Amino acid sequence: MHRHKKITDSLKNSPLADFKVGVDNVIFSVDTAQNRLMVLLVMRHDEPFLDQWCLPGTLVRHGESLEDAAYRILAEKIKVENLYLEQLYTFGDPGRDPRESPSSFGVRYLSVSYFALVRFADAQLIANGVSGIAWYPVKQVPQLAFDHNEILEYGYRRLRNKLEYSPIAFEVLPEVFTLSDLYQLYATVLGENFSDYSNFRTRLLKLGFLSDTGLKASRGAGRPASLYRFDAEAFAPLKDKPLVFI
Amino acid sequence: MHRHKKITDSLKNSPLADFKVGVDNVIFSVDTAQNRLMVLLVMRHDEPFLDQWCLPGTLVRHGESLEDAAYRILAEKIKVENLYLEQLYTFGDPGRDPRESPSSFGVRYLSVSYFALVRFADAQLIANGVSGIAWYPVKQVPQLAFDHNEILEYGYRRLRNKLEYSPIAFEVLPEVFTLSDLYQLYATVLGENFSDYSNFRTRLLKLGFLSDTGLKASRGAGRPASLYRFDAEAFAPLKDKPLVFI
DNA sequence: CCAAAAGTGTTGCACTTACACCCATGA
DNA sequence: TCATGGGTGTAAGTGCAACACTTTTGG
Repeated sequence: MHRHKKITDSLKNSPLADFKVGVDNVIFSVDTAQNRLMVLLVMRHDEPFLDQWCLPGTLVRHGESLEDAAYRILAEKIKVENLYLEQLYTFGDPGRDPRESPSSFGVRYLSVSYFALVRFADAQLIANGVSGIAWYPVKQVPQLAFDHNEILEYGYRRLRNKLEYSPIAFEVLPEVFTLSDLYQLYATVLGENFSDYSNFRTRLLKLGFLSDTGLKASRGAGRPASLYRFDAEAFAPLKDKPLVFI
Repeated sequence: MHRHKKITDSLKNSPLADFKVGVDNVIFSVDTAQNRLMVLLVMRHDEPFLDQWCLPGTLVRHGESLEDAAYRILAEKIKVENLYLEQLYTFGDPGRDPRESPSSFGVRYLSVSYFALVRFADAQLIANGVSGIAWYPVKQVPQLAFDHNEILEYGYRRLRNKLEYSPIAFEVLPEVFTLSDLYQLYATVLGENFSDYSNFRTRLLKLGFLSDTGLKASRGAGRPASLYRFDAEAFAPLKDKPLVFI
């Protein structure tokens, strides 16, 4: 409290800040083939940070809600059917954008960040001409423009939490999936040692919202796996209850 | 935060929104005497919503960070030593503030909300002249201005989660406290049936970050209670680990 | 037949729950 | 000595980790 007192006094009669509000998306996807967690990056074509990678973002338009803006970015960059999206955090410290020239009454750049998880298989990147756009393995993300590395880190933390406590995995898996598919998804995001496969299995099945379709998936060698479907109705009563998948 | 050339060009008719950014605080406190969870409300003295209660808020000033603005509101309304504060959510849908006149190129009013928990005993309300300001029991909050009931509801949910998984209770308890004090705090926020007192006791003590000061608190009849202190060092290794107090 | 992938079972340990009971104080 | 609030103990049940084992497929 006390370190803020000084700031307060010096700002007593300072003018209100003028804002430009942008939305930046941390879009994750799981490359199930290679078991890697990916994040969508785009290349900048303007100053500042010309030719550096950054998170896909946009400025909010007149009459557009923040969430709509987030969906618009997504739709401009990828074509995807299944996704999960939620607001992440708002970054708005003065000086986070170099365009805020300190000399003038420069505008402030506020970033309301959103976090999304999309299905990798049917996410089509929209590469229109010059615009660089790519999935990057989260483990190998380069230096990003602005404070976007920080935003990404924040989103990564949120993703891991969400996965542990919410059924967002099912928004991004195919309609029917095997328990290994589900396990691989969790293992990829949370790290290899999050749980024994056998125990993960029994726990998930005991929860009772995975219904066996009776179908089998035969993929090369080995015993064919049962295909399950997420049963939203059976899950409903568990909503808000603390669920643990880990 | 950046503009993609193609999009910008193709949408000349959709102007960017112009923003005023405000910070609204959901400030909670626990009235330990009456076992009630309280929230701080202030009376509006301007249109719109003249003479209605609302959350304390302010517009962000030039050069001021969002968090600083949140601290400034707090400091203007109450004098308090111990508190916990974190960003809550950003509300920015068009139409959430009636001052956005639809006819003109009205500015948008964005609210970055913060959530705080302060120590009730030493929170001095600053009532300067006309300004209505009061603690309201969360269970009896009236109709608030703007979408502030929604923000409050959101903050209430966050408070309950935080309490279950983070040691924020200790930011708001006295330096030394009894286990009943702690239990009462939890019971007040989370509801009476969150845990048996005896089991709560043993769980908390087993976690190992409450150190017995050896002192006793004698409060009227009954056996005097041991006074404990939160041991931040002993807690450090548990940081990030999923803790359950409930 | 074997290797590979899916699926089942088992066992020990730790923790949770729901209580009953004991302890120290003021009146 | 009783009421009051603080504190301890315990037995049944539940959940989880670790690991061994069985089943079903392709080659």
